[in-house]
Amino acid sequence: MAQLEQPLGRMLSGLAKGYLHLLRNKLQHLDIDRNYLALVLVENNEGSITQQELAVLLDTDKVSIVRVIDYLSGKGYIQRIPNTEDRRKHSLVLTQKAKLALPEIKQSFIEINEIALKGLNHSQVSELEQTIKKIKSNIKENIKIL
Amino acid sequence: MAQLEQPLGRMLSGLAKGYLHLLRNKLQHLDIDRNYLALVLVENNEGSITQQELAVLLDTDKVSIVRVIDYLSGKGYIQRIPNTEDRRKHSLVLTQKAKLALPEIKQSFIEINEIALKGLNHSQVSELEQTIKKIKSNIKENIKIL
DNA sequence: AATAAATAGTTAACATTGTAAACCATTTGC
DNA sequence: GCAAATGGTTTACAATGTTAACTATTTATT
Repeated sequence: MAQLEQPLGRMLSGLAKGYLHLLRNKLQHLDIDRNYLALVLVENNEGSITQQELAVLLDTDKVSIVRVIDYLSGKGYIQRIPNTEDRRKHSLVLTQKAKLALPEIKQSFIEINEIALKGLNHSQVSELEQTIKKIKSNIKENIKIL
Repeated sequence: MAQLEQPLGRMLSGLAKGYLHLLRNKLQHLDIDRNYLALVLVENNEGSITQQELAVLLDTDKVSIVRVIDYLSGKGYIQRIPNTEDRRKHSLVLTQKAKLALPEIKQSFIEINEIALKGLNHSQVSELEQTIKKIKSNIKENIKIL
């Protein structure tokens, strides 16, 4: 088994931190500085997504989602609409403001990826993706075991 | 430029989170649940490292280090020794308790790496390492520019 | 139909983490 | 000798993760 020079966890969290830093910077003219991905996910499921479903997509819990939606609706990007079929649920819908901002948000995702992956060829990127998937499943497997 | 299926930042932070989860779990019988790497770094520079130097190694700031050392010394793993040459500085030294725990901590680092990288061959791991380095430098470069 | 159990969402509490500003003591540069 | 820089500490605040308790509603059970 090969050894890494630096602790893997630290390398990864450092990368993730830098990535978010760039993203925030690119979108700093918006009046939100987080939860961009939540907006994209709501868009992908417009009208039919609930907070619970969003929690699953974001791999978090419903309590955190309440904060996310409080933030995004406080900023005027999302509205909670009572679901008539199941009155426990809220359907999340984008405001006009969010719809206007979303193309740029998605474009920024693409651009940050391009920046981060600059100088890597196609096979290196797909290799990276495969490796990350493998590591993720290795970790998940082990967390399950304990 | 190749596209990733999922946002890179989220993939990376998810991995880092899982990694730390495993590490904590493996070392849960210790009475500390974080800052393991700080201990290892102090050991590597035993007697000669200051808080400021540790901050650089951990890529953080001196305020955070105060908290780290407060925690580790509160748990009896580290002592602050006034530096006689420069009386602003504190030299960080490991207690006996830390010295006894460190072999296991370092071994856990290795084991978690093995778990995370299981099923990957040597060239895949070194490829991953190269790719991560490249991404890190790409991001750093861009943060500098802004 | 009545009741128990599960689900969706909210609220509150608490610890951790990141960040910035102000401050003290000491050392360095001019 | 004095200004500026450095090492460390304290305080404050916002963001995040986690847990427990709670309301309202729906589903399952008897």
